[in-house]
Amino acid sequence: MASAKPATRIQTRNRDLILNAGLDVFSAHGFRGSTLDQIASAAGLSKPNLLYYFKSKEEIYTKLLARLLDTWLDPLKALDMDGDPKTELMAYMRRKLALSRDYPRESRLFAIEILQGAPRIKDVLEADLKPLVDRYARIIKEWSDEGKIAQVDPYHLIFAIWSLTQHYADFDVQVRTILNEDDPFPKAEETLDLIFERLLAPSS
Amino acid sequence: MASAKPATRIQTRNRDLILNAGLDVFSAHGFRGSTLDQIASAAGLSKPNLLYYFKSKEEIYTKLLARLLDTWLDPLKALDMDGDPKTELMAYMRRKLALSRDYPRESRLFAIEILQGAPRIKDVLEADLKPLVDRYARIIKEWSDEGKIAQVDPYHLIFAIWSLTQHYADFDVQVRTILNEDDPFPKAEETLDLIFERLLAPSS
DNA sequence: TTGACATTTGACCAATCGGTAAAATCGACG
DNA sequence: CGTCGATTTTACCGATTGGTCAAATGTCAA
Repeated sequence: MASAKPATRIQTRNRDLILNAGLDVFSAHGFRGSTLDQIASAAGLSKPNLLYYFKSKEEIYTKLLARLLDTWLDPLKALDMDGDPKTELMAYMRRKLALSRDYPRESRLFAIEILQGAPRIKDVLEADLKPLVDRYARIIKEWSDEGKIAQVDPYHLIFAIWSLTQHYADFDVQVRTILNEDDPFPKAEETLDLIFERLLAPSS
Repeated sequence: MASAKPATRIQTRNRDLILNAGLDVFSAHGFRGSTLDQIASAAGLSKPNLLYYFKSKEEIYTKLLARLLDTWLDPLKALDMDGDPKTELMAYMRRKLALSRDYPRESRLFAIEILQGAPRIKDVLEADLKPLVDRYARIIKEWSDEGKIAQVDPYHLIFAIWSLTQHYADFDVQVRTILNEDDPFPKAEETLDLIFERLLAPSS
């Protein structure tokens, strides 16, 4: 429908600047807590100039959420149902932890959206996330039934991976206040390794 | 300094109404995302009437955070350093999970505040939470060194308990979207029991 | 250079927000 | 009943916000 206009170098550069600034601001203050002026200033542009590239504050936010969901679900899709169960799940956990370390803003933005009832992505969760999780939960259940890993509810196992890994991005301030370390992730990975090593081992 | 005025029945009733409404609204939309009109309407009072009992929006929010922190740290303080290590830690985990089930709004309010950089309670975390965690981390480390539980970093063990339990309150929408159950907590407790049973067992 | 189009800016607006002031109403007690 | 303080409401204010518009400026190809 929409005529595919070529997209200038300036266009792609500024759109990128805006989205990056928006990620900074939205992930720190939530949707309503952020202002267009903040985003504009963070992007080094004027407010009306922002609205030349995105027609509303909501459009920036929605665009960010959409981009984020892809990044977020990739590690799960990379789970190989033909690989060694424990190895695969440990690798998934480590990929999620790496995501928390490398994309903390995305993690926090997602967390804020969910915390506030996911008003803008509830249907996406229903339509995309749920079927995806269902599929992999079934695989994990098979592994569990076949005795290749411990008998654990596959859904709550996934929740455990999510919560333990995302905690280090979402509660970063708290973690760093309590620990006095620059980088809590090495010790975190060590601990999560231990947790899932022990959890996943099939009962004798 | 302040003369201790008796506090009317009406006063205590309305203050309670306001704080309860404030908890509803703030935990759903964060500080900046909430308006005095929303809170007033949720409390069944007029906006100027709200400000008759609390002199600002911030005062309501701060009061809620202060109340919440007490509730939140109680389970940790109830940890008995003379009890059986694994039993005590399992009991602490279950108390935290119960808190998530029974006080989800408090959990979410705390999560939102931390997510946004804890601008209003960073010093409280530093002054109150950190020493408290330090004390109990030392106890856990002793248990660990004496071989009474597994060798696991005490701080990250505590983080694991926090993240796994609070996840069910903070990400409630996501959990309920993926599961189709009314009450995810029974299965959650079962899974968390398994996780910590296996994690805490001393290595042979 | 010039013309056409893309980009940027400054001035502005209506709505919403937190908060105030003063008048009106309520309620307990002598 | 009447009164005095506690409570509630009505009307309002200044600041901030998301967004608009027209004019100004930049860019690039012919």
